[in-house]
Amino acid sequence: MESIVEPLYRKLRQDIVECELTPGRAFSEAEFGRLYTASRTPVREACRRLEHEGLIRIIPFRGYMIAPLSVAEFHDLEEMQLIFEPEAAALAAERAKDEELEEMKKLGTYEYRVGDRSSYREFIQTNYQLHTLIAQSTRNKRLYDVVSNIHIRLMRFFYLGLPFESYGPALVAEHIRIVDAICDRDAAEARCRASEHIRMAIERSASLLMSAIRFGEAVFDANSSLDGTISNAHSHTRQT
Amino acid sequence: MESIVEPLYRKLRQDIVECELTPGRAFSEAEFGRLYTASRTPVREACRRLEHEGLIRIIPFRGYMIAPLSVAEFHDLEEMQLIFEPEAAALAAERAKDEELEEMKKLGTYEYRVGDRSSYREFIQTNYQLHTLIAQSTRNKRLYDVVSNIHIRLMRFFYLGLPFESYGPALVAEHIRIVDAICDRDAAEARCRASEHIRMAIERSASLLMSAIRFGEAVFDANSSLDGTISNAHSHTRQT
DNA sequence: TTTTTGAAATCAGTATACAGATTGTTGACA
DNA sequence: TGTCAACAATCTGTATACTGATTTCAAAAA
Repeated sequence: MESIVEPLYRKLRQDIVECELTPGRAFSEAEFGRLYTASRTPVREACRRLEHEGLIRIIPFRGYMIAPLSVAEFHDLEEMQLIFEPEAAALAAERAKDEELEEMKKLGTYEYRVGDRSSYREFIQTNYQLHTLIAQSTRNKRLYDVVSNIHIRLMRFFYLGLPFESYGPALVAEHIRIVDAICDRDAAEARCRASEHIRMAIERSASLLMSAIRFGEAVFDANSSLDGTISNAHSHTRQT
Repeated sequence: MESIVEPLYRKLRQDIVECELTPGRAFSEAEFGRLYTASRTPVREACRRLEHEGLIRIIPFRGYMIAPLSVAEFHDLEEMQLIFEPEAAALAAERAKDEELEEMKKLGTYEYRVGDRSSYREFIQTNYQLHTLIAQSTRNKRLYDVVSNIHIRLMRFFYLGLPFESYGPALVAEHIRIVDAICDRDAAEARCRASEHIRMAIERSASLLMSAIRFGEAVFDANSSLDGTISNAHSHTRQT
């Protein structure tokens, strides 16, 4: 049933991904309990899940915070994409079901109106669906999980208004090339096109990144490094 | 502090990975509370984490079970390895710190005495440490997380006595070649050697898999497929 | 004025009580 | 004898009370 945790989790995740909840914002279990009308236990459970996915940070005995966005994380995620997505495309070319191919074609041709904010947001969703559908078509659940998580984290940057504003047509063209290769069952071509796509995306975002990343209290923090030590939470956004 | 959850989580994970807890075994929160002397809340939290890592399955309103081992999962995990381990090795060749290189050399040369059970178990741990150390050397935390999780899942198969018994020398030789390439800062060579290593491992395990996988109630289940539906839990191991 | 100390407040960690859901079993009826 | 329904048992989902850890702030002392 999961009548409380599951919807709460989804709502929280959505709010974080869409930057409705400011990256870096500090909060307590009780506070979210009030905000989302739930008791502490479900809030706690949902937050634990979100921490595991990298959307929330838990500071023991201190509280929680919406995971800040950092250049380091963005870089890591793009590097992950470069590793996984080309292989996913190649495997999808071999294993996708016909219905999945149909769905890909539909998603791949979605165009957004440059400058239209709501159309842009819809495009972010479509982009997510396309990439996860490709991952799903590999029939490898672990691969799907990884790709899905990477994209969910990436979407936060996109919702900040980050990278592919005004690159619409180029993006769509790249998507179509990937989908075409998959539909042709041409694994090598699919791998190549996907790799190209990610590389272009990285290049496009590189220049935009530095200027767009400063938002709210989100900082270029070194905290997402491997040792994962969390420094003093001085710079939390305080809410009245 | 996490004075209860953290140790409990570690102990549980260890027991599952080492197959101390039989794959497919059903249990309740209260039961584990008795077994590990903890109250339901920490047990619950630890189990949620383990579910996220794929070591436990939760059946809503019914209970928990130690995730069964399946050929499908094993295949997925090996496929994942084939995708990212070569890239991890290549990145490590470029980014590893000198201390990490030293540590790799140490881990890579660990030999186990064929036939000696405890030596074999130690080798499993060393193998895990080597592969995660390489991942850590990439400076990409997400990549590290994925590699670590994949190996933790794989280790359950190894602890069942699965694959590389009697392949000791070949394995060590492959490890050394990878480590050498990384120490030489030769990314292309490292990628190539790692790819070769995984491919060989897959080949070796293929023949052994079919006979060794039946253990306890662990079945060739299709439940780990993408839709993730859990069929009737008829075949649970019942404890008196 | 600065530093130290201690008390109060805050918040997560944990235990436990209660409610809702699901399953299994028993008994009656056809 | 077979089937269906009601009840009992079990277990998770949730709320809440309690505990202990950490921080903050103010007051007192140097």
